[in-house]
Amino acid sequence: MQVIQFSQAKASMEPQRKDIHNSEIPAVCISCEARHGGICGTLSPSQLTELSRHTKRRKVTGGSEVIGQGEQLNAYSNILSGVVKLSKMMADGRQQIVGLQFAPDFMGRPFLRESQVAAEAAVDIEVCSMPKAIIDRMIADTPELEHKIHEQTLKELDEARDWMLTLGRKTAQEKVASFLHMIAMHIDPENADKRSFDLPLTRADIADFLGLTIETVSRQMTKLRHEGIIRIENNRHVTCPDMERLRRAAGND
Amino acid sequence: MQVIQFSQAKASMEPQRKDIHNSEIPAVCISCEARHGGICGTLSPSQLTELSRHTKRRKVTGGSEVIGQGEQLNAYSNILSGVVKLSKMMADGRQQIVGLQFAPDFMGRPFLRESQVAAEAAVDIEVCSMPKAIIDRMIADTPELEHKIHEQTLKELDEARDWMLTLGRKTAQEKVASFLHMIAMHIDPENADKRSFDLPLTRADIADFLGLTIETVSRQMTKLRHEGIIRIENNRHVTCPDMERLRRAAGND
DNA sequence: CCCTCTGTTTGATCAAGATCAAGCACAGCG
DNA sequence: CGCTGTGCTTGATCTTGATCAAACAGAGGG
Repeated sequence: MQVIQFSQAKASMEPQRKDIHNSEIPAVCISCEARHGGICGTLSPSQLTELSRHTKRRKVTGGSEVIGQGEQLNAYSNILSGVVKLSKMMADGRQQIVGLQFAPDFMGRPFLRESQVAAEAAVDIEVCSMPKAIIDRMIADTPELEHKIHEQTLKELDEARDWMLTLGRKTAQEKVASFLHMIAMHIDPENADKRSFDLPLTRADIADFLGLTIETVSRQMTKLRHEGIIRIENNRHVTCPDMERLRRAAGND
Repeated sequence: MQVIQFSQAKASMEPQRKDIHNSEIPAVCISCEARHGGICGTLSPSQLTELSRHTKRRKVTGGSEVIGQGEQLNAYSNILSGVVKLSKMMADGRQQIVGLQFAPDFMGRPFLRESQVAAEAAVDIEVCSMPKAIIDRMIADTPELEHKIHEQTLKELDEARDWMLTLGRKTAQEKVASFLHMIAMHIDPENADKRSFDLPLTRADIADFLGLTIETVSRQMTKLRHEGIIRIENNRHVTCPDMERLRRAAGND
C-alpha cells in the first residue's frame, strides 16, 4: 500500500513528492525519477514495490569514499544532490580524476563486480542507493531500464573523450578555463549566461582533474582574475561577467 | 533463401562461413558475429534477412576518414580487420586521439545524429557497414542487441578513463611504454608473452594519442631501445623480450 | 640514376609547468 | 587569546618536454 502512494505521487504535484521523500519509509527511487530524472520512471508498479523495500536514502559527507578503487561494488545510487568525483590512482600516489557526476546522475557499474575507479563525495552529497542484485535482475527484464543506463554511459563516454582533448592538448591556462566553463555550464545548462557559481572542488581536486599541480591551478586562476575574465570570492565562489570570453580562454572557439 | 544459408552457417564450421563472406551477395553480419564477436548473434533469422539486404562489406585505405567530426552519422560498422582511430581536433589544428578500435569492435554512435569524434582508418581496414536506421529500429525491439552495444560502450568508457590517467599523470617515458604495452596486449590478449607486434600508428599518430610531440615519442622509443626493453625493426615492428619490464616502465607496477 | 616526398631520428635551445620554499587567511579549539 | 591545521597564494629555481633545425632512410617516379 505504501507503493500505491508512491505511484500516485509520481503523477501528482511537487510538494507531495517531497513529503513522501521525507517520510519514515525508505523512499523508492520514484522520487528521484520525478525530481532528478533518475532511472525509476522505467519500472513497473510491481518492480517499484519490490525496489522500495530495499532502497535507502543517505547523506555522505564531503571527502569520504563512496566506492573504493577495485572494491566490490554492490550498490547503485542516484545522486540527489552534490557532486561525486571518480578517480584513479597510481601505486606511487599520483592521482587523476576521470569524471564528475552531478545531481541527477546514476552511479554504478552494471555487469561487473569490481569498479576500476574510486568514487568519492566532493562535497556533502545525498544519494538514493539500491542493491546491485535487484537492479541487475530488473535490467534483465526491463529493456527501457537498460536503455536509460546505456544513455548515461554514452554521456559519460562523451564527457571522458572531451576531457581527453583537454588533458592531452590544452595549455594550463586553457585547462583551468575549460574547467570553470564546464562547471558553469553544469550548474545551469539552460541559462548559459548565469554568471555566478560555487566550485565543488578544492584546488587540489582541480589539479588532479586537470593533470596539473595545485600551484599551477592557483596561478592560472589568479591570471584569469587579473585579466578580468573571472572574479573570485572566498576561494570557492566564482563570478564570470562574460561567459563568451571564458569560452574563448578555454580554447573552444 | 540466401538467409537460410546464413543461419546455417552460423551453426556450422569455420570454412563455410568464410565462403559466405566472400560470396557475391553482401554478407550479412552473421559472419562478423561468428568470426569477430559482432552484434548479429543477437538477431532473429527474420531480422537477419532484412539486414542482409543492406549490409555492405568494404575496404577503407589507411588515412582516409570513415566519419568526420560533427558529421551526420548514418551507418554503423563492424570492424573486420585493421585499426580505426577516433580523434578530436581543436580549431587551431591541435589534435587528440581519444580512442582506438580493433578488429571485433562495433563502430557508431547510437541515439545521436552527430558524431563528436572523427573516425579514420589508421591502416587499411575492412568493415561491414549497415544503415543506421535499420539497426536503430532493431535495437528498439531486440533488448539483447542494445545490451551488446551497451557492453561495448562500457568497454570504451573504461579504456577512455584508463587513458585519462596516462594523459594527465604519466611522464613521456611512461606514456610511450603504456602505449606499447597496450598495443601488445591488444594484438594478443590471451598470449600475454607474445613478444612481437607491428605498430598500427605512425609516430605522429602516437604523439596525438599520448599528448606529446613526434620528437618526444621518437626520443622515448630510442631510450626504451637503449635500455633493452624493446627492439625496433623497420620503424613499425617492435619486439619486447620481457613484457613485465615494459609494464613496469609504463608505471603499471 | 637522381629527385622528391614522407616518416623518422638526432641535436641545440627554449619555455611551460613542476618543484621547493615561504607566508597568508581563516576556522576550530584549548 | 594564541596555537595548530588546512587550503590557498606567491616567489625562486629547476626540469621536462616543446620548439626549431638539420639530416637520414626508404619508396615512388621521371
